[in-house]
Amino acid sequence: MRYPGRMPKCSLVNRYSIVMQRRKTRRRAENPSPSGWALVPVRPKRCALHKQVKGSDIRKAFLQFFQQKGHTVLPSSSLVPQDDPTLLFASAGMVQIKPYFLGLATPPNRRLASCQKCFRTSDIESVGDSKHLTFFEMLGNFSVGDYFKKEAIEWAWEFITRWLKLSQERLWVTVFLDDDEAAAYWQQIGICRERIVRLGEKDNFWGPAGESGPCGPCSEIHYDFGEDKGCGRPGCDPSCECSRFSEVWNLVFTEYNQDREGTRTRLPKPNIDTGMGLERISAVMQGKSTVYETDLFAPLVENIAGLTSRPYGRDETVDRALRIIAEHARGSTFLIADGVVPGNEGRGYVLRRIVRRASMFGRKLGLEDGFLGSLADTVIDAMGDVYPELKGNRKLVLGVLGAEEQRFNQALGTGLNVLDRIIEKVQSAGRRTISGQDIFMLYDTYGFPKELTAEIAGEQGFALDLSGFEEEMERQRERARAAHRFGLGEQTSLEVYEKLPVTSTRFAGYQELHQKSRIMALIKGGNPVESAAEGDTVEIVLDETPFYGEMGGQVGDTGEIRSEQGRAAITQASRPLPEMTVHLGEVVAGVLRAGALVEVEVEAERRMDIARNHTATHLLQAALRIVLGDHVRQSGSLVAPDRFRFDFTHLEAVGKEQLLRVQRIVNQKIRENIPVRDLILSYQEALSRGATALFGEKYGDQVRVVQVGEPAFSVELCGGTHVSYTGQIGMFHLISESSIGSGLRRIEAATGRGAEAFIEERLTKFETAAVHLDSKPEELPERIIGVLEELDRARKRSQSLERELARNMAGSLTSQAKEVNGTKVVAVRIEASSAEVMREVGDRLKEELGSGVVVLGAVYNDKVNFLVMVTSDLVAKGVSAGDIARRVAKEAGGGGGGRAELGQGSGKDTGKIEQALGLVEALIPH
RNA sequence: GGGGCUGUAGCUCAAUUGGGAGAGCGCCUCCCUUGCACGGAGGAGGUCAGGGGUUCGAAUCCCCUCAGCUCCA
Repeated sequence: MRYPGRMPKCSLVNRYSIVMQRRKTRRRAENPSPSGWALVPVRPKRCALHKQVKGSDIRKAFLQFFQQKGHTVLPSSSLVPQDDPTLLFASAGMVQIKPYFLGLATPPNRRLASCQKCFRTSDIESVGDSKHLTFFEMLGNFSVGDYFKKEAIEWAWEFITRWLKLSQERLWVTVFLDDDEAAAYWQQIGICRERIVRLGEKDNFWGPAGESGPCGPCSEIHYDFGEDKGCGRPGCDPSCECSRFSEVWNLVFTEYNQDREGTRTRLPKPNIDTGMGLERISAVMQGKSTVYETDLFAPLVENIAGLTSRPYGRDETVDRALRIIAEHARGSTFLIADGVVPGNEGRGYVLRRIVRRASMFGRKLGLEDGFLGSLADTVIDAMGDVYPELKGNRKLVLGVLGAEEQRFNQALGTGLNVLDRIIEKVQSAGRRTISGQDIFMLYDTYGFPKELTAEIAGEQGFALDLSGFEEEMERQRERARAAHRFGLGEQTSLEVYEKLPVTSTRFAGYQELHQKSRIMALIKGGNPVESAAEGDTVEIVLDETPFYGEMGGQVGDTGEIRSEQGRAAITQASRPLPEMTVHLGEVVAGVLRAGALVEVEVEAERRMDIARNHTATHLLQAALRIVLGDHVRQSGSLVAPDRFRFDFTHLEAVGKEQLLRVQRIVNQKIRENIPVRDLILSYQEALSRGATALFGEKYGDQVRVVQVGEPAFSVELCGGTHVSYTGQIGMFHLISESSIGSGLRRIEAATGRGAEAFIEERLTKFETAAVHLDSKPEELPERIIGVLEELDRARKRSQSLERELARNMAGSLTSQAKEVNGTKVVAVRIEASSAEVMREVGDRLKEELGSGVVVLGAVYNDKVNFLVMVTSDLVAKGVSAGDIARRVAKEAGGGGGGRAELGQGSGKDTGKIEQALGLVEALIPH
C-alpha cells in the first residue's frame, strides 16, 4: 500500500508539536532532569498556528529522553580531535565514543548520549543549496556493547512519535539489504512492510569515519513531506533523489571494525551509534522546507539580509548567497572558538576557505567591509549558552575573522592587477577568451576566485575557458594524490598494537621512577616476537611502567629495562594507543623475552628537567593570560628536557616589555615556591575550578587536574609529570618569541639547567664581544653605537675623497684626448679601487669632452677592469660602448659587454692592460 | 605531504630581460604661501631576505635556506 495521499487539512506544524513547560521548583525533586524542562504531551485542539518548537527544545528533549533511558549525557567534544590522526574534524557524534567502541578506553557508562558539534569538509562547494551544511549539531545515543538493535529501534520510535509527536503516517524506514533482524523489529512496533525500504551499501551501510574504524549496517527513519513535494513518480520512496523525503535519523548497528585495507572483522560486542541532525529535525518540526528557515538559522539570515537590504525569499541568487554566508559564518565561528586559525594547510585551510567563500558572496551582495564579525556576534549570542567556548572566545573569533577578511581583500587586490594584465594581453592578441591556464593561475597562485574572474572579464565582454580550468585543476589534484601515495612511510601500523594481547599499560610514574614489572609483548620490525637479542631494536610493552609515554607535547622518558637475562636501553617511550605505553630501545646485553619479570628504571635527572619545563609551561600560560588577556589559549606545546615550546593564540607580536613582564611573573611564582598538586576530579568540577581545557580533551567522567597554588594561580587539565614545588624549577628564561602563522605565536624558553646553560652561553659571547671591542660588558651597547658611527663617518669620508680624486684625475686626463677619425678618444689606465670610482671619472671626462669616447682601465680585485662610455651624439652615429668593452676585455683574457652608451668588462691578464687599451683607436669607426 | 608566486628605501611598488639601483608617498633643511593631499628647491635613507654557484660582470639565471602569500591532498 502506497501512502494514499490523504492528508489532514490542517497544517503539518500543529500535529507534530511538543510543548515545553517549566516545572515549578518544588517538583524538581521528583524530576531529576537537570534542565528543569519536561515534555508534556499535548493534543492539538484545532488547526492554527501555535508557538514553534525551538531547536534548543529539541536538543534538550533528546538528551533528557535518553537520560531517562539510563544514558549518561556527555558534553560535546571539541571540533578538533587531537588524538585521532585519521580525522580532520569531529564529523559525527561517535567521534568521542570511538575509543570506547574499539575497547581502547573504558566508558563512564555503557549507555551514552550527546549533542555533538560536527564539521564536514566533503561538500563545502555544495553549501548554499537547501541541504548541505559544513557545521551542524548531531544528536546521538550510543550503546557500548550494551543494548542493540531492538532497543535502539524502539527508543528511536518512541522519541520521534511520542515525544516529538511526528505522525506515523509520515514516517518511512530503510534497512540494509539483508538485515531481516532490524526489519522485524520495525514491524513489531507497527510499521507496515510497505514502509520498510531495503537499500544497499551506498545508503545503508555506515562508516568508517576516516580511513579505518567501526562500521556496520544501518537503518534510517525518513520523513515524508507529501507527494506534492516530490517528483510525483508512482514508485517514489526514500531511495528517490527528489525532495519529498528527508532522512531524519540514522541508526548504525556497529558490528564490524574496518582496517586500512578495507577488511572487516566482527566486533566482540556490537555497538549502537545513532545520529539525528538537529538542523534537519528542526526543519521538519517547524514545518520548514529548508534548515535556513528554522529558528537555528533565521536570526542569522535576517541579520545578513538586514546588512545587505536584500530580504530572503525573493530572488534565488540572493537567497543562495544569504544561505552560504549564514552557514559559513556559523561554521567559522565554531571553528575559531575551538582554536582553529586560518592558514594554508589542514584545518586552518578549511577555515580559510569558508571565511573567504562567505566574504566573496558578501561582496556579491554589496558588502565590502568586514561583516563577518557582526554575524559571529549573532551566532555567539544565539548559541553561547549551549556552547560556552563561544562566549569565552568572542574577542578571538571577531579578531581572527576581521584579520582574515582583510587578508582576503589584499589577495583580491593583487589578483585584480594580474587579471588586468591578462585581459590586456588577451585583447592585444585579438582574442576574446580567457584561457583555462590563466584562470587557474589566478586561482592557484593568487587565490583569486574564478567566479570573480568570470564577473570582471564578463563585464568587458570576455568569455572563460572553464573546461580548461577544470583540466588544470585535475592535474593539480593528480599531483597531490601521487605525492600522497608515495609519502606513506614504513611504520609499525596501529593494528599491530590493537591486536596485541594487552592494549593498556598501567602508569605508575607519577610516584615511582624505578619498579618491577613484566614484559607483556615485544615487537621487532613491526611484528610481535617472543624474544629480542643483543643489538636488536625493539619495542617493549609492559604490564605497568614508570615511563611517561610521549603525550600532550611532553616527550617520553628514557632509561633502562633489565631482566635476569638481558638489558635494554630505552631511548623513547610513546603511546600508539591512548592507554598503551610502548618503550622503544635497543637490547644492549643478553636477551629479553616476552613474559619475563623486569626491573624498570627511568633516567631520573632527565625526567626532572622535563618536569621543570612542564610546570613552567603552566606558569607561562597563566602569566600570558595576565599580561595579554584571556584570549590566550594553548594550541600546542613541546616539552623536552633542554627547553620547551609553547604555542598560543594571539593576534600580534608580543612586545619586548610584555615579554619581560611575563618572564618576571613566572620567576616570581618560582621564588614563591608554591606547591603543585594533581587532583582527580570530574570534568565539570575541573571546569568549575577554572581549569583551562586543552584541545582534544577526553570528556570522560574523571580528569586529572594540575593545580599550582591555593588559591590557584594556574589550573589545567593535564596528564603530564610536574615538580612538587615551583621552587624546584630554579629559574625561567625566555629564549624567543615568533610567529607560526596568522593569529598564532610561539614562545621558546628554558628552565633550570637549560636556562642556566643558555644564560651562560649568551653572557660568554657578550663578554667576548666586549673584549674584542676593548670595552666593558656594561658599556658594550654605547661602544657598538660609537664604532658604527665612526665607521659610517669613515666610509663617507673615503667616498668623498675618492670622488674628489676622480674629479682631479679627470681634469688631467682631458689633455690626453686624441682625435681619431674626427672623434675625441681617451683610452688610459687609471688608479681606481672600484667601479664606482671609474664611473665617476668617466662621467666627469664625458662632461668635459662634450662629445667623445672614454675607455678606462684599472686594476683592482686581482683583475683588470674596463669601463667604456660613449656620448649620445656618437651613439646615434653607431658607436657602441658595449662592443668596444667586449673587444678590449677579450684582449685581457676576459669578456665584457653592455649598452651603446655604457660598457663594462674585465679580464685576468693584468699585464695586458696597455695592450688592450691600445686596441681602442682601431675600433673607432670612420 | 605536493605544486605555483613573492621577498628591492619607513610604506606601495618599478628596474626595457645579465651591464650606472629608481618612482610616488613619507622624513629632514631651505624658499614661497594663512586654510584644501598647497607649491618650489635641495637632502638623508639600500648587506636588492640570507647563503652558495654560473659569468668578465647577477636585484635579474641556477641550487639551498628562511619568511610571507596561494592552490591541491
